[in-house]
Amino acid sequence: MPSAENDKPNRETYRHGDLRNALIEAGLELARQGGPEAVVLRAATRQAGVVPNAAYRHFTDRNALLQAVSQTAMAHLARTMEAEQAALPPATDEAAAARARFRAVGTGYLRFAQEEPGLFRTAFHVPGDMAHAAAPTAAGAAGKTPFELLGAALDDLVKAGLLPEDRRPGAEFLAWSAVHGLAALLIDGPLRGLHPTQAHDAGQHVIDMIERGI
Amino acid sequence: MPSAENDKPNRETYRHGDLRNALIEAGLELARQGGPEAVVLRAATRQAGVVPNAAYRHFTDRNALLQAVSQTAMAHLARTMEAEQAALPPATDEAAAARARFRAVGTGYLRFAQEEPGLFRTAFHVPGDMAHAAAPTAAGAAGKTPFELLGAALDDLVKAGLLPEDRRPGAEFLAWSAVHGLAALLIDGPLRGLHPTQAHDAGQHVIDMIERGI
DNA sequence: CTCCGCATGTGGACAGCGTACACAAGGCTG
DNA sequence: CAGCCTTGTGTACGCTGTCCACATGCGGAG
Repeated sequence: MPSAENDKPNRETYRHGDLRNALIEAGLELARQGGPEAVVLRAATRQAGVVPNAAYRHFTDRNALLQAVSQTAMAHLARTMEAEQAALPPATDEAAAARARFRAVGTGYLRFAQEEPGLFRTAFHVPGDMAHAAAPTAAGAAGKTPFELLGAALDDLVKAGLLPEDRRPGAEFLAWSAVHGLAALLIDGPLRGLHPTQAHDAGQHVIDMIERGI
Repeated sequence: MPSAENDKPNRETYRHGDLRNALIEAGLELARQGGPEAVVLRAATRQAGVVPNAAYRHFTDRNALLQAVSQTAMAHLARTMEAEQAALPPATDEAAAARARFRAVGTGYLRFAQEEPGLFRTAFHVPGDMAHAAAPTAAGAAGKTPFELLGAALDDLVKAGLLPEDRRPGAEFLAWSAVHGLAALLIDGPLRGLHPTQAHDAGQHVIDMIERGI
C-alpha cells in the first residue's frame, strides 16, 4: 500500500498527489549523476511511477522541468555556501571575520562544484534566460541566492575597510568570474581529476588573486 | 566535377572523397549556430549528402565527431587570439610590448567567446577527456594552442620583469580562470546580452584584476 | 589488362526520446 | 448528489543514435 515512486503500474490513488515535486526530485537525481543532459523527461516520469505525458500537466516542456531542476540545484549551491560560512571559527576582529566570510563564499562555491559537479553544471545550464538566477527558488536557507551571498560578503568587506568603496561597483563580477572559471577548469577542464587537496589549494590561490586584484 | 555537399541523391562518384572533413565542416556550422548539442550526426551527414551510417566509417561515435569539431573550434579560438596579438600597434619598449601581448591573449579569448558563442561553448564541451586540449589539432596558425599562447605571454611577462619569477608557476590557471569565468558569465550567465562595449570594458576590468592579483 | 579485396557508402531496422491529441478517472464545488 | 475541470492514460508521430547485412567500385596483385 505504500510505494509511490515504484515502477509503472502501482499507485493507490489515481492522482499522484505531488507529481510536480516528485518530477523535480527525480530530475535532481538524474542531474546529480549525469548533468543537465541527463535530465530526461521520460526517465523522470518513470521514476515517479507515471506515464510520460503526465509531466505536461506540470511543465510545458522538458525545458521547463530542467529549469526547475536548475533552480533547485542553485539553491543547493547557496546552502553549501551558507554552510561554509557557518562552519567558520569565531574570528578575532570584525575585519578578519568579514574577510573570512568573503573567502568562504568562494570556497563553498568551489566545494560544491567539486562535490556535486552534475548539480553544479545543471545550476548553470540556462538555455533560456538566467536573469532569474536571482529568483527566490534559487535561494538557500537564509533566502539569499549565491549571487546575493557574494554581494553581501563584498559589502561587509567595504564596511570593514578592507575594500575601497570606489572598487566595490562591479566587484561581484570580477570575483565571480575568477571563481566560476576555476570551477569550470576543475570540473571538465584541464584541471579535472586534480587531487581534492590540490584543488583546494588552487581555489585558495584564485581567492588570493581576487583579494589582491579586486 | 565539383559539388560534393549537395542534397542527398546526387553525387557523381560513389565515394565522397573527403567525407571526414566534410562532416567536421558541417558539424562546425551546426556548432556555430547552436552549440555542442546542435552537432547532430544525422544533420551533418545530410549536409554532406550522405546516408547517416556513412559517418561511422570515419567516427566511431557521434561523440567522436563532436570531439573533432570541438578541436577545430579550439583552433579557431587560437587563431582569434593570434590575430588580436598581431593587430597590436608597435610598442614603445619591450615591457610594454609584453604587457600588451599578455592582455591581447585575454582580449582575443573574450572576443571569440562573444563573436562565436556556439563555437566557444563547443570548444570547451569535452565529454570524455580534455587533456588533449594541447593536441596539435587544437592549435592556431603558429602551432600554439590557446593554453600555450597564454603560457608564452606569461613567460614574456617574466622576461620583461613585469611578473616576479616566483609568481610564474601556476599563473596560467589564475589568468585562465578569471577570463574563462567572465566568458561564461557573458555568454550564458547574468552578463548575457551586455552591450559589446560594456562587455569589452568588463573584460578589461577582469584583465586589470589579473595583472594586479596574479 | 583484368580481377578481386577491402575500404567506403547504402538500406533497413530498432529502441529511446520529446511531444501532440483524444480519452478516462475522480476529487472539488455547487 | 451531480457534474466540471484538473490530472493522469493511450496511442501515435517524427526525430535521434546506432546495429546489421549488403552494394559499390578504387587500387594493387597477377
